[in-house]
Parts: sequence; C-alpha cells; structure tokens
Amino acid sequence: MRRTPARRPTIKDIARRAGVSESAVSFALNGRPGVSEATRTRVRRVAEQLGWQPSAAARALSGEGAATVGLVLARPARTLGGESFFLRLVSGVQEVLSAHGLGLLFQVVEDIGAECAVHRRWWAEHRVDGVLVVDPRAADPRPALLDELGLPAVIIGAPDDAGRPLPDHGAISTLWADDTGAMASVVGHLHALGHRRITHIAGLPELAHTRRRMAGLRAEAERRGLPEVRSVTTDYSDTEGAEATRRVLAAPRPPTALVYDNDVMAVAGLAVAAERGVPVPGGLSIVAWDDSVLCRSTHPALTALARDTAAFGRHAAEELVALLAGGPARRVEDVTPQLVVRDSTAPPGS
Amino acid sequence: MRRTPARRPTIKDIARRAGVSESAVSFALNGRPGVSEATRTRVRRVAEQLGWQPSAAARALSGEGAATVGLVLARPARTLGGESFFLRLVSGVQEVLSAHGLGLLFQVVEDIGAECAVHRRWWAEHRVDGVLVVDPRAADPRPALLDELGLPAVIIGAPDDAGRPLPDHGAISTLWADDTGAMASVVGHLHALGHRRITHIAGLPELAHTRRRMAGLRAEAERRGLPEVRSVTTDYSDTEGAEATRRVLAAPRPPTALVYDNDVMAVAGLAVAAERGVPVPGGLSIVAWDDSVLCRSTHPALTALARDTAAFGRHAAEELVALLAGGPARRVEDVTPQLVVRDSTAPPGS
DNA sequence: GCCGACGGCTAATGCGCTTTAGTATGACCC
DNA sequence: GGGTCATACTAAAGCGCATTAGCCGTCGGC
Repeated sequence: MRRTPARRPTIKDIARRAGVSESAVSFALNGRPGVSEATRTRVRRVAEQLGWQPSAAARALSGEGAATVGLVLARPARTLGGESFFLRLVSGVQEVLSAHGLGLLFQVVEDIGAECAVHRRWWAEHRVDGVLVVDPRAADPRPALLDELGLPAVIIGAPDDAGRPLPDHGAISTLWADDTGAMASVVGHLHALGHRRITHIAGLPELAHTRRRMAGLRAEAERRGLPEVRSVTTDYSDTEGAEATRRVLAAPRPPTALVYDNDVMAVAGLAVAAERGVPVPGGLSIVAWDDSVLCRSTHPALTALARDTAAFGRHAAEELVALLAGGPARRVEDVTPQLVVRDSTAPPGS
Repeated sequence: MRRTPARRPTIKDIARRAGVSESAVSFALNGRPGVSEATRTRVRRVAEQLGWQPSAAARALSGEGAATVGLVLARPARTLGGESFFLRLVSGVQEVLSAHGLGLLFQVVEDIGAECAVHRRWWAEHRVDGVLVVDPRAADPRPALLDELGLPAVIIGAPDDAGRPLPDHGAISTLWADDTGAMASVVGHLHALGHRRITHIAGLPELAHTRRRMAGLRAEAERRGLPEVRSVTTDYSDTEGAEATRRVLAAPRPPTALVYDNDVMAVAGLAVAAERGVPVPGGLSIVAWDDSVLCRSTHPALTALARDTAAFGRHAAEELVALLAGGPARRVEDVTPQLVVRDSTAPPGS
C-alpha cells in the first residue's frame, strides 16, 4: 500500500501557530512593511520550525512569475554523440540560477521549429519567466518570436540576428565570444609556423558563429596574403568531420594545417591522419576549437582554443537574471578564447 | 520602452466567447462528462482559435500536480569534462516526457548532499511530481528520502540500495543494465584472445554500478581461473584514468589488457600507451565501457560495450510516467550492453 | 399523471499565495 | 478633546483552473 505523503505546511498553518493573520505572515516572510519586527521574527521562526517553503504554483498564480527559466537545445539526436560543451555550459548556468532560487526547465528537441513551439507552449502555460537561447543562426526566427511573446531572453553566441540589430524594445540581451579575434590568433599561430595552406573544417553553416568564424578566417587570410585558405562546412559530427578530412587531404594541393570547429571532429580528423599514415604534427598540423579533456587525452595532445565554458554559462545566466529584475537589454562580448598550444601544431614538413 | 506582452487567454475568455459557463469549458476541454458533444466541439474550436493553453500554475494549484519531473546530476564540475553519456540519456528521457506533456526540471549540483536538498525543495515547492535519480551508490540516502517525501521516482542504474531491498510501499521503481553479464562478455572476449592479466580501470568506488562491475569481474575471473585480474578505482576523469594507466603499466607484471569504465578514460589510456611506445592492440588491448563517437574516432578504434543510451533514457521515463499514473513500483533490467569488437583488442604480444 | 432518474448545464468553493482595502489603536498636535 | 496620522494588523478579493453541489427540463416507468 502506498503511504500518504507528508502534508506540506502552508502559510495558514504558520498563521495559526503564530497567532496572526495569513496576510501578516505573507508580509513578514517577504520583507514587506506592515508588521512589527517582533512579529516578523516570530513568524520567521515558526516558518522555519515547520519547514515551510512557498508553493511555486501559488506564487506563480498570484502573479509572481514562475521562478523558472527555460533552455531548449535543438539538435538532432545524431549530433549529440560526443557533445560535452553543452553540459559544461549548463553547469555554469545553474550556479547562478540556483543562487537566485530559479529553476531550469530543459528540453531537447530535433529542430528549431520544434523549439519555437516549445517556447510558445512554455509562455502560454506560464511555465517560464525567461529563456536562454543557444545556437543562434542566420535568419533566426527566435528573437522575433520571443519579442512578440514578451519573453525575456539571452541569446548565447551571437551579437545580433544576422547583422540586423535586434528590436530594442524587447527584453533580449545577447552574449557572444569573440570568434573573429580567436580565429585571427589561430591563423597567426599557423602562419608564424610557416603554414600557407589552411583549411577550416567548420560546423553547421546556418549557425551564426560558424559564419563569423568563416568570415574571420577569410579576413585574416586576406590581410596576411594567404590565398589558399578556405572553409568547408559539416554538421559537427565525427562522421562528417572525418569525411571532410579525407576529402580535403586527398585534394591535389592538400592543406598543411586543419582547424576544426569542435573537439569531436578534431579527434576524428586526427584518426584519419593516423589511418592515412600522415604524421601529426610533422605532416599535418591540427587545431581544435573548444578545448576539452579530449584534446588533452589524445596523442599528440591537440592545440586548442580554450575558454571557460562554465564561466560563459554563468555570464549568460547573470544577464538573464538582470533582465528578469527589470534591467535593460544588453549586448555583451565575452572574453576572447585563448589559444593553448600543445603538440599537434608545428612547422609544415618538420 | 518595453512593450506589454500579449495577454494569455483563460478559460473565462473561452466561456464568454462560447456562451457557456467556465465549468462547462473545463469539462469540455478535459474530456469529462457533463457537456453535450455539440458544446464540447464548439468549446474546443474556440479554445483553439484563441490559442489557449492551460496555465501550469493554476493546474498545479488545483491539485493536478506540476506536470513536471525533476532530474539532478550530482557531479563536481571537474568530472563534467568530456561527459556525453548524460546528454544522450536525457535526450531519450525527453522524447517520452514531452509526449506526455511533462516538463523536465534539471539541476547540476556538486555533491549528493546538495542533491538531497534540491529534492526536498522541489517537493516543498510543489515543483515536481516525480524525479529521476542517476548515479545510485552504496548506502544511498536518496531512496529513503524520496520515500519519506512520497515522491515517485525511478532510480537509474541499480537494482536496489546496496543489496537491501527498497521499501516497497513507496513509489520507487528501479532500472538497471546488466553490468555483470556485460563484464562477463568482456572477460570472455579477452580470455578467448589469450589474455590472462586484465586490469579494470573502474570509476568511482561508491557508485553502485562500479561495484557490480568489480564484483562481476572478480566472479568471472574466478570462474575462468584467472588470478591476475583486478580492478583499480578512479573518479572517471581523464586525469585519473591516465594516471592509473601509467601506474598499472609500470608494475612488475603489467596487464596485457585494460578495461575502462568510460570512454574518456579509455581515450586517455590510449594516449598513455602511445606516449610510452606501447602499441595498441599489439602490446596492449583496450576495451571501453560505454560506446560513443570517441571510440570510433580514435586510431585504433576502440572495442567497446555499446548500448542504446537514448533508449535507456526512454525506458526510465516510461517507468516514471507509469508510476505517476498510479502504477505499481517495478524493478526492470534493461538489455545487456553488447560488446562491439573493433581494432583495440587482439591476442597479447601479436 | 405523478415520481424518479438522468442529461446538460451553472454557481460556488477551494488550491496557496499576494495584494488592496479597510479597521483598530495609540501618538501627537493645536 | 477632537482632529490628523502613522503603525500594526485583519478581511477579502483575485490569480486560473478543477470539482462539487445544485438546478432545470425531459423522458421513461408505473
């Protein structure tokens, strides 16, 4: 037989025990004026004794908001394979949210259309007070949707909606990493080593940061007078990363250095090099975007663009908290990822 | 200036537009008897027109439950490094939950004490109807806590609480993989290749599945008469995995085969072998528990114990949904992970 | 032709909290 | 001593929904 669970105490219980009205309890516990200090402390003590916690549902219903923020990840299951960036991001997000008593409602969906539907539903059901948006892309439908719904949001990863400024009457902040600067540092490092043929194995072409990295690469190559530098796009999976590597290395004048847009593809690329008998870094230099334990675990260890992903998540959460408190929308740039040089880059033909 | 967001329609709006009372609307939309078919369809149409969605807060407050389940991951940030198992699990969980209109409240905390506090708070705040529990361990305080709170739960990864049966009046189901059988298949494979000295680089010793794997290894080794088989424990991180590998390989009679409890450590171990000039699989065979893209991406590709992690998550979510619907607590064993033989295992000294 | 049953609906209550309006008490001032 | 005014509190309404009780008309049975 299933035991009936313990009943949760309500402010009514507190009111009875403390000998005051329910409203007095509410005032006392929320730091509102209208009760004496003596009563306030007495009520607080009783509440603590009873182990009272406010009912999130009741709070939300009486107009306080849901004390919850949403985060939906739109990725086909296939590309979730070796993904570790996201969990680190979320762990940073959580640190800040839980410090503010906010819950995180999380959902994984297949595509961006489904993501929009989730936002709509969350909004209609009063489930969230705001959302975090990841993987911004060119012609992204989400900023306009969230603006229409009046749902505060922080867009993680892009300075704007594909060049167009965001509608500034909405409560939408943006936070992004300096991909351009980071890419310049990568090209600088490789060029200094003597590389002139560099290929960038990029991620999904529709994502905003992919475009920024590709543009950054082109600009920096032009500045340095390197004509044989280009990008090819993939879906971030190990499979396409490996395939692209094979294709690129089989070309007539293959590149001497490869820059991968994530760690999973970089590791896959390293395996392709091994399989073809190309020594790394002697015959091919490899750089991974987004450092992770993987880059340190391979042999040779991979030169990588490192950033503190958890801190990135914390920043994003802080922006959202500020927005929820009624603060203005902001556009902030995070620190530039730093190139960590390890053993996978060296002068070509060394 | 911040625009005032669109107002969400309520059943009152529907009632007015449809010319019936609010209760009739509630009956109509929830499939309750008490309204004619004609009225029901009319109300449904109006609701759809208005884009109405029930307020989660109001539903929860009027006793329907929060339509949300919780999941807390207690892991120090340090060990989150290359973690990809969890996200795949969650993506499976989501498929089932969202099909039932359930949200997932997710939290990452540092340790199990904090996790218990989160469960208590969620319960007190009426935030969740049930929870999923991962990483069960020996002398786990969570089953008793959840039982006390009367919070339905599915414990993912262990058949019981360290041998003691769960209190069966609670609504706590368990779901676990057949670690013992899987370990037997690994030992069988290695033994058949001719290995007699096998070391198991295990994960955290306090986790229940680590214990089962260690016990499974001991039992199978005994059965086959292999005295030089043992386990060493780590924290699952690449660092400790690499360290353990170095220590083990430097011993007087080093093992000829290593079994790693996760993919991250297996990759780290592979790098250590490369660094020491030990050829894999010629000089050392490697098996990874939990297949992932990583195992396919390394060179040589790693022999691994594969299971469908998303399906595992789906099963867990299904059990929880059944529990929430009032079903009995169950104890179910998931399919046994299958050994996928790749290029990292071969006869010793080949 | 009367009674009871039943289908189809409305009114009213409650969930736990916040908030507004209102009341009692006492201090203070001319 | 009657007025104003703050202080400390209570009463009551409302958030959006589910649910219970109750109301009215109709139909079937005797």
